Amino acid sequence: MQRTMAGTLPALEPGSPVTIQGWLHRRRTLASVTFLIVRDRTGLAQVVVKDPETVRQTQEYGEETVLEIAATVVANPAAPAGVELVDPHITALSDPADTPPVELWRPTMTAGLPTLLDNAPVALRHPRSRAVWQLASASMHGFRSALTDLDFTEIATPKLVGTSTESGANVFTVDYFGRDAYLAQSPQLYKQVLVGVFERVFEVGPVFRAEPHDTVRHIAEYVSLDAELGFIRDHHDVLAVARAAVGGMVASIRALAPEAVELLDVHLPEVPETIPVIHFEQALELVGAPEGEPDLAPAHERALSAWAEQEHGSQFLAVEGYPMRKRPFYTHPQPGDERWSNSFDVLFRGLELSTGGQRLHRYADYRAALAATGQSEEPYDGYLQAFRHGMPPHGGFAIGLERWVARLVGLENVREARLFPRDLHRLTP
RNA sequence: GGCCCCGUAGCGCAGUUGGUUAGCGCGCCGCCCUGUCACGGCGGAGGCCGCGGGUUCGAGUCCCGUCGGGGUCGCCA
Repeated sequence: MQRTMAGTLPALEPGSPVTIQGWLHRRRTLASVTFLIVRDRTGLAQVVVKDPETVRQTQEYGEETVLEIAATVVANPAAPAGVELVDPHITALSDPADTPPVELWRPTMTAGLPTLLDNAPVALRHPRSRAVWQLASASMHGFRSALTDLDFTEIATPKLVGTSTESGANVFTVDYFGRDAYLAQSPQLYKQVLVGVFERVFEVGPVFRAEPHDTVRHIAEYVSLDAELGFIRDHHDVLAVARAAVGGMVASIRALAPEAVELLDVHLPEVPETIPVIHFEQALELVGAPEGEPDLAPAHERALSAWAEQEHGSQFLAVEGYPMRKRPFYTHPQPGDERWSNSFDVLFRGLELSTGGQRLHRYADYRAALAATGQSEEPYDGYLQAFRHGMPPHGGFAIGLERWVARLVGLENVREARLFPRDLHRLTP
């Protein structure tokens, strides 16, 4: 048996015998005909049932029952895709399915987000939900291929770590053979160390944040698209790579997920050759924030994005030079004015998409930086070893995958851009 | 974590100043309908009104607590 995919039916010669397999998406029973809409990974197919015995058989199958249908393709202008399947022979591949908790067959589901998340194993089957993650999948692929093309090496760093990396932010503690270990908040320290090995590295992997930030932008576990490279002049070299990565992500979405783009009515951004850059100090001025502000508020980020769109015709804007006191200890200062840093945030459609910058690379600078922030060197032993033995000027960036997808699709809540989000209150399913 | 709003049927919601049998739409079940495509028509089942206290003759409705949800701010990707 050769399985035919629903999405390929319109291209087939009328009269062709086919066998499709998929889920019963919707059943419409009329007086003399029953329509079965069958869903597989490529789309929907309409099956026309007229034989009374077969109609009776279909009464047994609730929506989401998995079926195999051998039938004949016919062209019919009245059919949704211009083609439909007739004279079906139907076999159930699953038991008759229970009624789904949400109405999957609707063009858009009417259930609220908590309901969708509570019922994720089934709710994710909806073509729109599925499409959102297909954008994420294509994005990860694009990130990997863009950086691989630039001669980066993909790495896999520990997610169970012995010391809580950067900042004192809350971390998840786990029992590790009787002692405390932590879930990695970032591959930051490892990816730097590995610049000493491979020069150019990237990682696609989960990071964990126990910060009790209960907002539409925060989840406790997300995919971080990380990159780090050596032999840079300053953070602008890093930004150029970030630009290439985002460009690759958009290109992969175009190539791999055009159906998802169309279904979700996604307007893919033009990634400019060079992302416009504004200094933090000017950014504050532009949005009318007080001079001493340590950071940009979400409202400021939205205003800056709008400004970049208008001024530079770009949906991307890099803000460079964030105050040193707000940045982690490994941040490289701005030469000539140490109040500011050689770091940047990339804003995309009003939201912080990526953070990056140049790092310190001299051992003496690290000792001074740790001392200045009152931290002991001991937990950073392995990390500091790399710097004692020679590290090039380097820097890197990270992109939050789910935030990227959420901005692309226009989702209000990042949770919608993750398959099984984890947050303050949600650990299942 | 602070502040604001909300928990009523599988899903989305209504429920006046507290008043006795808690409604609507969709879904589900049954019957009907000569091709639907968010099909249509008629009928039916389905509720500890989030949970625990309190006020009251009487609470879905008012008060307190608690759990959960949404928004927003701090913070962050």
